[in-house]
Amino acid sequence: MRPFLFYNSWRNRMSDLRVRFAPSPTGYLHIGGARTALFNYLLARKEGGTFVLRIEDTDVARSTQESTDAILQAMDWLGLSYDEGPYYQSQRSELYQEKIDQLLEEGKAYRCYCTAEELEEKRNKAQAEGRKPKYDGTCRDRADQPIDQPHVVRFRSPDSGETAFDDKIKGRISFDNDELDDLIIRRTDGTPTYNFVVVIDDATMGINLVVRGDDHVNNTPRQIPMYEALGFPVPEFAHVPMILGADKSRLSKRHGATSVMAYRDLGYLPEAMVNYLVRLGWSYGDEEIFSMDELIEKFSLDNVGRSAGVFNPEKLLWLNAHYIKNGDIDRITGLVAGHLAEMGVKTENGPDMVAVVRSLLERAQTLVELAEGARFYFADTIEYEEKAQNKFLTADKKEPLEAVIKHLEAMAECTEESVEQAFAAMMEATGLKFGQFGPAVRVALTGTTSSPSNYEMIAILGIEESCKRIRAAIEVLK
RNA sequence: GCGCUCAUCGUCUAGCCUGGUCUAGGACACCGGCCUUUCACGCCGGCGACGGGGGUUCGAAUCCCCCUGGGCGUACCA
Repeated sequence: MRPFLFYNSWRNRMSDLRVRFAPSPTGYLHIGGARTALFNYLLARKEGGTFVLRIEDTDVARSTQESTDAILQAMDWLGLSYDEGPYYQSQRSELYQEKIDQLLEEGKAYRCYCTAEELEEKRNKAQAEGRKPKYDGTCRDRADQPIDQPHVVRFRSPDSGETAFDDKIKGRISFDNDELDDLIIRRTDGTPTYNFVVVIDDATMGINLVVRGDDHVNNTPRQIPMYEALGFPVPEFAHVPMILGADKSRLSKRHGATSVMAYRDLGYLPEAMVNYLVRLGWSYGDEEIFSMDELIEKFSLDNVGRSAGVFNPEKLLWLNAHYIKNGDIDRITGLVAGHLAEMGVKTENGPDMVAVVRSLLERAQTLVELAEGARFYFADTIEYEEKAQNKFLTADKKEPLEAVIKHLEAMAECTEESVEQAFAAMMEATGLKFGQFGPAVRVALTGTTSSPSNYEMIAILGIEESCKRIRAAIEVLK
């Protein structure tokens, strides 16, 4: 008993792990961001830590409230709840200003009066001459630092030695400090820049493990000296590899939908997206299917790969089909009803929606396909596909179809079994083979040649509606 | 260009740290078969990879070096 209790208390212990997801609200939540958010979320939940959400809106020109809302909505859809936030950097400028002043006073930062144009020119020249395009330090040791002249504030980076850190995914990474630039931390307009605020925020929010995209490894050695200059403890880092498109270039719109919410509209289930995203870069032996609870239990940075991965829509689709087939039928039905409504299909006088969806489940990969496949159940009149009609609704089907009607109307109840029996009785009485009328019934009922089984459809549609459709088909035989 | 980094089937990956059990395992996709009232589902089978070259070693996918290729960064963007 005792070990068990110990286990439980260990499982539920609160940990001091504090992680964060810090998107910039300049667009929707994309696939890559979602995976980063997911990894952070899983780590926090697994360890009983805290997941902080912070909106990085220091770029006033590009940040919008709509983007923030879209990101929040996407996280909610994926089931990624956070414990603190969202914090907005735009509301913390006082703090940043204070810290910049502190660095200025301590001589760890300085004012730089070079104009953007001058810098651009120097950069181009250096590059053209094969030198490093880094800031040349013109204002680094300037004696007078007039406050009333337009200027930026630069952080004085160490110019010798090396900066290294042990990445939790990639291992030890080190940089020579002479590669580091004196980063601008405050623009001419007085606003602080990303590399500075991210340090202030992560430090003051107590973040002790930074899990972020691979594209930030180069920022890390520039940020570490700032933590040190400010007297903050340096957090641990884990850089998650990028997600690439099929051509191995960075994933972008031309590779298809990159917005998480676009997949919802396309008929994907959030659990499929979560499952797909987590397996892109992380693995757990040969297992492929993971519920969120299993992920919280099993996820670990130890099993995250170091190399970039290609986004594979086909596998996502497969997972989606899996979750459609195995999901809660009432929930799936509700979701399909939503898509049907969006498509303008009136369902109130139609057959039982749950039965309809159940009949379609295993032949659909998305909710949208499910809704499209369900359409015929609710149609007032069936529109026949030309090829189907020409092939199966031929004049010789008149008697067989009439015989089907006769036997269906003789049924006492309308279940799959009774319909099957009615068909059997009809074949017995007429000597017809299924192939001589089955496909015609299918076309009469649906207008197409691919659908759930006739028995099932008739059971769902009911005797009256089924016979009505078959009669309508008899009218157009030729 | 420079810096950082990565490298197993077409794709996601297991294996690599602690060399032999790897004639390299799983999954998606693809191909074939079975099942079958169509379409699917499902089941069975197949195709398919250690980027190249040097080492180290009795033995290397596994360790070391070089090359090549990819990704990221190199902003008064984040």
